[in-house]
Amino acid sequence: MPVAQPPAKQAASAARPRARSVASAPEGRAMHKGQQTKQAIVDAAMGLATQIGLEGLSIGLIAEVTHMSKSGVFAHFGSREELQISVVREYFRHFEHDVFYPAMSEPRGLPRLQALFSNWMRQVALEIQSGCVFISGAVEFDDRTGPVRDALASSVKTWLAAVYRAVIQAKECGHLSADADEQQIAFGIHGLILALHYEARFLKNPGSVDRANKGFADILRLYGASAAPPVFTSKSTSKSVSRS
Amino acid sequence: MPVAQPPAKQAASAARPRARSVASAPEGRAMHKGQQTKQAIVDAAMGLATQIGLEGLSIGLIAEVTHMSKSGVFAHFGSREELQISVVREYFRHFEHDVFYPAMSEPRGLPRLQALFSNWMRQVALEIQSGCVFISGAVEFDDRTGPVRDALASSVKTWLAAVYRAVIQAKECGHLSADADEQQIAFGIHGLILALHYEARFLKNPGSVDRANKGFADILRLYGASAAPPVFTSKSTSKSVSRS
DNA sequence: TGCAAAATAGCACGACCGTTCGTTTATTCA
DNA sequence: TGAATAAACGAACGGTCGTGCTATTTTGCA
Repeated sequence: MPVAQPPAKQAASAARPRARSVASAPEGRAMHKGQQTKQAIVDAAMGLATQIGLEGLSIGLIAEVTHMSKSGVFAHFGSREELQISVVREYFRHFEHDVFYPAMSEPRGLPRLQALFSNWMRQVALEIQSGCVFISGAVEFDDRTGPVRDALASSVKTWLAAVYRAVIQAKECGHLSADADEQQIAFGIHGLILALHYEARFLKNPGSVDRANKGFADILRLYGASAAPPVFTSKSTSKSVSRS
Repeated sequence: MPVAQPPAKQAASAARPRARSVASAPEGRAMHKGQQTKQAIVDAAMGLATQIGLEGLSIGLIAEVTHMSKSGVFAHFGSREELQISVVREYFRHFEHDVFYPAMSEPRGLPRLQALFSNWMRQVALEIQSGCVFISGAVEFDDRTGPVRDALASSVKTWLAAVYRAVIQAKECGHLSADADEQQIAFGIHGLILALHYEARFLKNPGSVDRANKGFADILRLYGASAAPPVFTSKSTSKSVSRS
């Protein structure tokens, strides 16, 4: 009977003592109850997945968190795999929103690349407490086949391709030296993020964030056009410049 | 009734049709039957763990692989956790044997550091098909507590400390520039390995090995003493020089 | 307001999990 | 060789898992 409540999603709904009959939520227009609940389930599942991994997700656990029955949760997806895929897609949407799009408002070239890295790092740094689905998922599904792995790999590849594109553009803009290997640079950046995640989250080494930043600066030092001094901003502050 | 047979360990034992009474194994002197079997179980479990992770290990699966009963396997460890810990320790021993010790016969400084990286990379490259327990384990246990996590973190830290020490020695030998940050270099190397594992094993990107190599060369280019040209050997070939 | 449709609950299933226990077989050593 | 011990088995337990089913409740619309 209850409207399943997402852990922290729609601001005021957390303490609501189980609204009867009319949900009286004016923002849910044209979104039927089922879709609301499904979204709430996916949100809750994503929160769990960042902590315990996609494989750690169980219908019973999600049902507990959302205050629903197992079968009620299950009915929205039809299978556990479909639920996992939904979580992957949702995670990707969040990732796009928090990491990719903000950087796109920076001008092509080094500023945009720096913003991508900076946002990515900020995301992973936040996830030191919670975990990153793209990283844990890669380990969980690296020698498996099936639709979940496909969804995960597709998301990751889309994101890495965006980074790669930003490197190419930076080179085209003359912000990186003409003989720089774009794939090499993207590989190096990826490694810095992974090392940050590993050393900060698993080993709890302090200073990992600084080292990741320093590593990025080193890459620019190696491959940057000598004319452009690598000014690094640890937060993407100004969105002044027009996107292209 | 059977002697549990490891998957590929003692060369000729694979096809043996269940030796009766006397095992007639002349090399097992002073190693009682139970210890032999336990070792065989750990070997099999380690092989499984590299593929499906420490959390993927189940007593039933191991029993199947070793042609034993669940309770027979269980009795050797007393708990699943103890079995996982045994696997971690065994993996560490193998890692030491294949990666660490061979590099120790190289002279201090850059040669040894290069050998460490080269052996490490070779190990991970081999594990592209099978997986690395230090990497998958880090993801599986990164927000958990308990003895398995402790054993894993301890092993990893021991290994990373060895790399760190090699960097320091390279600096002391004058093979790295005096103002090089040792922790930064170790962090960068770790990132290269992680990116290799991620991109080669999960994404199946070709060329990852070359990029990891190039990344290491870049680190030496940045932090190496300018006098020493970074000669990189993709295999640790010569063990000519005396260890120190 | 009433009624069809959608959403959720409840229950049961088969499978696998780690673990326990009593029994049986194999090994070791006097 | 025979007795003491170690090793392995087989069955079972309580638990959780994903997944079907059938009721029941809630929702949305005429």
